[in-house]
Amino acid sequence: MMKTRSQKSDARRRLIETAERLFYAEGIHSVGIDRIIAEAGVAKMTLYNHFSSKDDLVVAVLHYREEKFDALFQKWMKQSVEAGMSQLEAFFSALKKWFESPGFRGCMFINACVELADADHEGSKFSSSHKRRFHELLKQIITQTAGVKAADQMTPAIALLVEGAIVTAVMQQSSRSADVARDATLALVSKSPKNTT
Amino acid sequence: MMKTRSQKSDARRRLIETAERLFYAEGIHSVGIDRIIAEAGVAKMTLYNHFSSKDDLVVAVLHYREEKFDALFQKWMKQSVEAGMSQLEAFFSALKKWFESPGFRGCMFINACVELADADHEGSKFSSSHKRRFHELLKQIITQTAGVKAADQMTPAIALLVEGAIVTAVMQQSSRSADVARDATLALVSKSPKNTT
DNA sequence: TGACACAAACAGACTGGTCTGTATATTTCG
DNA sequence: CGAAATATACAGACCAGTCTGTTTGTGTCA
Repeated sequence: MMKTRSQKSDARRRLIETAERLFYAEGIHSVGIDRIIAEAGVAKMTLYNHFSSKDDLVVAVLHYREEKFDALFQKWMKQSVEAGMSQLEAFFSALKKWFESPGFRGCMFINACVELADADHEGSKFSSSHKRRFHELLKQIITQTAGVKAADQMTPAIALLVEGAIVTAVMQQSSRSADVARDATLALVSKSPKNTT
Repeated sequence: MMKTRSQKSDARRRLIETAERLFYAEGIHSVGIDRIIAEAGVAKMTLYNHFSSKDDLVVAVLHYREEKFDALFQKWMKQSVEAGMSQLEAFFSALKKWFESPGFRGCMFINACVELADADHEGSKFSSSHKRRFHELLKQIITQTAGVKAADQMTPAIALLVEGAIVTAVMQQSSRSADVARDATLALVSKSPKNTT
């Protein structure tokens, strides 16, 4: 069964998971390498065998975060769809669940861009591309509710509502912004010239 | 007429202005005390005579930033109003001017909340209250275009559009989000049951 | 006007700690 | 053996904050 030392590096996985947890909760700059290796139970040289620098670890963490977040969000949406919601309603239901999840501290990719401060940093570039992918998912969901044409037209505005809801949830420590965004989105969609499938 | 050593501390003003510039451009954690005093041309003890700690300076910088930003935003809006725009159009015109201003790196108060990570930090609490004040200003502007009732009803959603536009301008390095937010706002307002004064 | 005292800012050394990253030598296990 | 992880020490830079002592400008009072 080969599992002794690890299949595909257990230490690397623990480093990324630990760093993701700490970076998200406390910020990238506030969390030092020593803290990460201590909580991951890994030697410092092991970290530097897997990652060339802290920046490199940051980028790996962001990749991992995207996978993890996408899976979680899809799971939440699926639950709401199975409870009878439309795709679009389910999206905002998942958003609200996210805002209310313990330790919620906003979008890690927005936070990374803010903290890294440098738009040329690999972490910033990946975060920027993540947002494009996230908005693409949103567009597909809107398409299912309002049709291709309306989705093309309305997705950018709805994306702003979603991003605004995330930031506002952090600033006001409240999940109400998810409801506000949902209601505004439904108002925009219902007003669309073509809201049939 | 008495200006020799300064009226009301020149050093303090220079410290706050320098710190504001550096914190906004590079982030709070990335900028050290030594850097600030060097660029402000001030002795370290002078800083600690005026501020009890770096955190204390951060809070003072945020207060200063609010005053400065409000004045600048009002100036931009006034220019657009004088060019014939409605208050609401002028708001989004000012937003776009802000996004396109050199060195734009998003909202300092959002950035502070993200960087400080601690919701109980004085800087986070002030940033949160700043957002409430900013949205109150927005509500007054909407009132002038759409009436009190519609403003009460729509301001939260429009505030999300605005916050989303700020974040998106940073992430995508583009000011287009200001136009998207303006168009969506006008769509929402025109759909309002009562859009007379 | 000239002497003096005071407050503010100055310069810079220093403490104790943290940071990222490296080097070395040892252990564990397939 | 050889690969991977370990523990530990270290380098060199930076961090916030303290302390000492000096300079400088200014208002007061004789």
